[in-house]
Amino acid sequence: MTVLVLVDAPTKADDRRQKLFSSPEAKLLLKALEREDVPYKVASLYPSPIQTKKLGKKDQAKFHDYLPHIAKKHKCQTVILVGAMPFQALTGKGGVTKANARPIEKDGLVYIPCVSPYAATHDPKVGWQLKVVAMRAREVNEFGGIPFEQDLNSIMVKDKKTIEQLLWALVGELSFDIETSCLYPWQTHDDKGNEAPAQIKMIGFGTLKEQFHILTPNHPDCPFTEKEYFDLLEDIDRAITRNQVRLVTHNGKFDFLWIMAHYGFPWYEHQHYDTMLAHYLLDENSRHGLKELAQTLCGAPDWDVDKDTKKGATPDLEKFVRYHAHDLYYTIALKNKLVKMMNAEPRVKAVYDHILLPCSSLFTEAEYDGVYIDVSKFDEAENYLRNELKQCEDRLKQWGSIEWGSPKQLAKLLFEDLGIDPPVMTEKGNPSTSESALNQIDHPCVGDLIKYRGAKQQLSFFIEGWKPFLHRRKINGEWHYFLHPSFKLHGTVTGRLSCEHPNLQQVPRDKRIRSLITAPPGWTLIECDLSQIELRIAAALAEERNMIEAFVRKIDVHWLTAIREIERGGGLKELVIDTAKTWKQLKKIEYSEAIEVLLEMGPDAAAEINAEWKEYRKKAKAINFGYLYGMWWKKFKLYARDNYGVEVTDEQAGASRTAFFELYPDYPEWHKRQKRLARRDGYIETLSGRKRRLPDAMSSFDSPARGAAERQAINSPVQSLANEINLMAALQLRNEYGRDKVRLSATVHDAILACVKNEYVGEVTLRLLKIMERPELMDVLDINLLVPIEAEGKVGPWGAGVSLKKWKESLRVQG
DNA sequence: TGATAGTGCGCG
DNA sequence: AAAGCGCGCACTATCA
Repeated sequence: MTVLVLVDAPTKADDRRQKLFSSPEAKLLLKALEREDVPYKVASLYPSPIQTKKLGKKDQAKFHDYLPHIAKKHKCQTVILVGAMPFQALTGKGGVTKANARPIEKDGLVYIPCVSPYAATHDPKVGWQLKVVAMRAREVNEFGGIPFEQDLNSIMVKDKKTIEQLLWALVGELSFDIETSCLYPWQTHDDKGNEAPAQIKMIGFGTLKEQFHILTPNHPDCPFTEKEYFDLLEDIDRAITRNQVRLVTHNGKFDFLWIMAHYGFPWYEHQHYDTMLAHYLLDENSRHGLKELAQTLCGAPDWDVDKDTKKGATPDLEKFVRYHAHDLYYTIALKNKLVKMMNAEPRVKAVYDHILLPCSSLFTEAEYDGVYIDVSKFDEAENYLRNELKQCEDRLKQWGSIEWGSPKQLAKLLFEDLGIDPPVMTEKGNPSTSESALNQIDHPCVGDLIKYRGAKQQLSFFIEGWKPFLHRRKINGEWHYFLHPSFKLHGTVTGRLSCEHPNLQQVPRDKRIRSLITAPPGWTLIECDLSQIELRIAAALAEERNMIEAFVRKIDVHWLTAIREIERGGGLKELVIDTAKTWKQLKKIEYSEAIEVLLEMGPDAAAEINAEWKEYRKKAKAINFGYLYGMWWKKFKLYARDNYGVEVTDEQAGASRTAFFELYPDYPEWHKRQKRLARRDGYIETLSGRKRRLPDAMSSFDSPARGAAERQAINSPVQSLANEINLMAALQLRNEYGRDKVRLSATVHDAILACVKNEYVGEVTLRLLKIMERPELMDVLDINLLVPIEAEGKVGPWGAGVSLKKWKESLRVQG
């Protein structure tokens, strides 16, 4: 049957119909269809050019009704909607790029949205998108509708017989999947402020042979009363527990979290396999969606449907169930495939078995518990920031009345109206108004500007930004507030976790904001972090003798770098000698001797004598990380200028880099080794066995892309392992203490935040520090480091906690 | 008008 | 030819 290619309504100014037939780009879709052997006809959405590029509401409605008529006239059942306008006519919405090649069924016709081929002039990706459209058109045309899996055996659980059938089937290995009204289990309103409660619409279990669907009372077609439904859930829960059912999921943390939040069943304890996490370890560079993976790895059809159907919000129940059945079926099919793939990589499998899969359950629990927000301080902080913002605005008024948050308006005011020379340009050549640029401007407004921005950003990030996620819960008759950030275990290419809604890992160190996060009544928040873990790991991997020695001798390496850097230039004579003299209570001391004294006393003692030392250590920290991971001296120059207002000459900057590698002479060899391995294999391995695939490193010629891959080959094994040690410790903490004593709140790359029942704070903190210094899983994964690992603990609200010792003292004082 | 890309900044 | 790595979020500019 012929497929109809329906082109944009042409405009008077820009006759796309003309272009579709004339320009080579516009012919791309037609060529793709020819290559797929799809017979087609071309038609225009509207016979004569219209006045505007945008469709008004009236036009939209007209075209919408017109669509089936065109199809009928041309005797076509499949219609390719080319460009934004026909898509908008059908759906009433924009977003054709996202909908590209995803068929939509309506009035017995199948519409295939397609991006405008004309876009190929400036976007090479479009060529591929058009090809996918052509392939989809062929499939739809051959199938006579949207293709779906033929092998499915959907069973709707609705009566005594089907309930029996389901309960009998709950043995062995089953896929598990739910459909929900939204993504956040504690949502009450949507982003437009309309009431939109979080609801589970359907839950399901499946195998390759049969797929069971249970509509919840939130769905209009649910065959059960509330009571019947919850009785059924109890029966299912008993069967899962009694039969030790092994649940297979795709991103099961999502489903299990909802089940926990809405029903309270800890089904996450039965998680047996997760296809998303498995695929993440097998290919961290690509995407991990179930549909995409099933299509590429199992040859599945594209069974995606529109959002409303997915949410169970359309009357087309059959479509909803079929969608769910595909999810259940292909979760198992995909698992079978991934198991085979992973068996070929036993070390990767060990990371999956021992870290990633257990973390899925661990973080389901952590997200369920959430982090506790001190709401009284929340209001206090909000008032403070609003006041601060107003004061800055009042003071800024004298320089002009503009939107101070707009970089464009600000740039105009500063560099045109006030005639200041722009010190920094953005990449596009506009005068920059970034903080480092402002710092270089000598004008009385900069202080207020920076303050204004800071307050405004904190307000919108942490006050306004958090509000939609605040979850209110009554405990002992009083309201308490929690955030439930979502941790993506597959969020980064290195194995770190990412965090969103909101992102807890970017909360500023500012006490006012950070200490909003604490523990609920009866519990205390603790934070334990791995001190200087990345440097320790880098030193161990590179077998860097000087850095290892520093760690063994418990010298702060940032401090070591700082002092050696100062010594090299023979600078800061007065400060060095003064500080050493005060510390040793001497009348006189030589410079070289004073340097050794400083090394010995450490940064904290030095800072007590002169606060300037803090800055020098901070600077050295940036140097350590920068040079370690391949920073070039030019960047160091910029860094010194922007952060310390120090103009360093090229020679000085170059010398600083040379000095770093003289201080730590074993790093260059390690850099070379990592590059060599990445180039030879196309990937590098972390000590745990995790792989970081870097195809760009295999390039035979030197290019920026290869350079980037090589630097990742140096950084990844370090960053990966640091995070893995942290996760291993978090897992062990969970294994050693029950939920009645300890609850994980969050991890922040090299730190663990947990709530501890008050009576156990001392014991648990000490134990956690011990665990972090040597998690048992390191032995299981056969990881040995040449450097000692050290951990540090703080007790109390986040960012405002005190050492365990001080905390115990304060308890004694209080009695 | 609304989705996408770029910038800037918070964190490790 | 260009040279720290890894994120998420708010805001603006840009394009169709």
